[in-house]
Amino acid sequence: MGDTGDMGTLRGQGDTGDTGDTGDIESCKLVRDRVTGQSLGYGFVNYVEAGDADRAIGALNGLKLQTKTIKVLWAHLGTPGDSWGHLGTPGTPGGCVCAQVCQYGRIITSRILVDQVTGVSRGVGFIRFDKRAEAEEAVRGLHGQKPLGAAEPITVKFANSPGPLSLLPRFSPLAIEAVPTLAGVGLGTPPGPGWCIFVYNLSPESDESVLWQLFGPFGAVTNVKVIRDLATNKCKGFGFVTMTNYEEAAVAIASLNGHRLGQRVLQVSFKTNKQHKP
DNA sequence: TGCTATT
Repeated sequence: MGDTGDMGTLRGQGDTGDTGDTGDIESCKLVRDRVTGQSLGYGFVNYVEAGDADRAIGALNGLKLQTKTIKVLWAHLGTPGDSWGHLGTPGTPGGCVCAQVCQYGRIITSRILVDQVTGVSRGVGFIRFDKRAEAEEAVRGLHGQKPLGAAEPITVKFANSPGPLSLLPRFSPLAIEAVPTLAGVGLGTPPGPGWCIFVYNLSPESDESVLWQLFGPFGAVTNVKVIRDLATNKCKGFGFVTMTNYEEAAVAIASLNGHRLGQRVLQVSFKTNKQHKP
């Protein structure tokens, strides 16, 4: 364990466990606007060991995340009115901003439903747009499309009329629903512990952190790897990401494929076995 | 148009 290594982005779900390699995290919390649910651009991470928190500050303060530079410091040292850097893109973390969905309008929140017991994605997600017209456009544009690797087209429609527990009366909720059998049939069980995703067109300077940043918001990421040239140690232009849940992987692929990163346009798909090609 | 030589 020599250098800093890579960090996943702060997860907004208050989940415990290892979201990075700077030490054991007891809890973390993303602070959101009470009304809109949108990230206010800062959050808190509780480490089990104070020394780990110290190391995290040293490793992460000033870190560039995509277009932002984050500030990391002891909570009690933060001054009110201090200008915080924004954590990631508006709407993340805690929900994914999907390039493919994004083009239809401003996304307020998004989430993927997960079985509480098994942790397996239920194949259903919700995206809330700022304007109803944007949601309508998204339904028109995305319904019936088949994400890469999916056996069946996805269903995209307005969410069912809210039940008694509805928290979202003000906006235009949009449901993206995968066919229930998606994970179980056709593609079968993952080839190994998770789904391996191939990412092409990374810049030579890319490192693992960019992959964590890109894929982390979509769900459980267990591994990322940037393939480098042994001689130059520069990225060869591609890498791999392993995600636990099929639907989250499929949404990540559908969203990030064609995503512009700097001057490049990413190509993202499930990994294929490159062996026998016609 | 590219799919993993570090566990």
